[in-house]
Amino acid sequence: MLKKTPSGAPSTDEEVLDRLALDYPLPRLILDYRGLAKLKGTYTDKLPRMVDAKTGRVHTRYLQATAVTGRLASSDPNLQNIPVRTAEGRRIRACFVAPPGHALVSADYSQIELRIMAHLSRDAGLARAFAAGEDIHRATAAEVFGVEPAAVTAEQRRYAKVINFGLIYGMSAFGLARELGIERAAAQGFIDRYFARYPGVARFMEETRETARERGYVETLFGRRMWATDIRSGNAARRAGAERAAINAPMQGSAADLIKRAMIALARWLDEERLAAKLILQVHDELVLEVPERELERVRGRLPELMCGAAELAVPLVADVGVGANWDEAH
DNA sequence: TTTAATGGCGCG
DNA sequence: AAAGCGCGCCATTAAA
Repeated sequence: MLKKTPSGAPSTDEEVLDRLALDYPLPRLILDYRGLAKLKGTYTDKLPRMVDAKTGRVHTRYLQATAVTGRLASSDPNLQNIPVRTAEGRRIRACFVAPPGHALVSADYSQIELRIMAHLSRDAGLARAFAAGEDIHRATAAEVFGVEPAAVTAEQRRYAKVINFGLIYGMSAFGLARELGIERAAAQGFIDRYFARYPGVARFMEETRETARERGYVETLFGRRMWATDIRSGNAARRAGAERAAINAPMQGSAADLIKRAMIALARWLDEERLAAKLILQVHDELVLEVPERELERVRGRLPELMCGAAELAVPLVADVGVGANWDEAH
């Protein structure tokens, strides 16, 4: 048995079956089946049944007071988890199409949570890398491995990417080791080197833990509070979980604030300019609009500017924009 | 038929 | 003792 579920039963999740697939043929078949069954059961079978008879469209609900970090949540159906990571999944995404005479325009923030971390921590090295427009995972790899950015290998960049994401989530050396398939001591070494190179980030992490412990809450960029329940729990595991949530909350929560400001700015602009383009989806760091052909160039130009102008941070904001006949093409 | 718990997995 | 944040929804199982 490689892993247990919270209730103590043997786990058969993807991580476990992936490892078993190295020694046996069956686990891979189960994983393939599960992947296809997920797509069929959640999307292919369900979404066509949810088309509204009046409009001929699928309409999601956006829950504004559900996620503790201030994100929106989408339900009935959830349109914030439409597949994108596999070729089969993207065929489902491609089913979201613009009407005749229109196109879909999608814009998403680049590395928004890491940029917010750079802003909140005021770390000089991280801010410099973003200001220079560097590939942030490559830049991190160069720092951690002590080589020139141009000399970073694909594996070193992959390691740095896992480290960068792990930081946002409060990952430990244990988790990093498991994710990278390396010894825990080696993982701890990478973390130590990261914090030595980005001392502002180390300070920010520690200050966030202290703030959560002393005040019982942490705040976003715009002062919205998120309560850190369990932060003083006598149960060490609960306390550690609360600390990870408190580390993540300012970044995820500030990103949520930013895109909401962008949505408000967008609504005002569309109104002022008398444009027929419509905002139809928000997916945490992405906005999707349905745009008449004649408005395409204006929207494509202005949308990323509005998103990047949602706040003045210590680092530049970047939004990538795409256009297409369907959501997969636009993404 | 509905509700709840569980394990799992789609997304950012 | 656990080990990576935030969601919603699926199938399965058991019980109301």
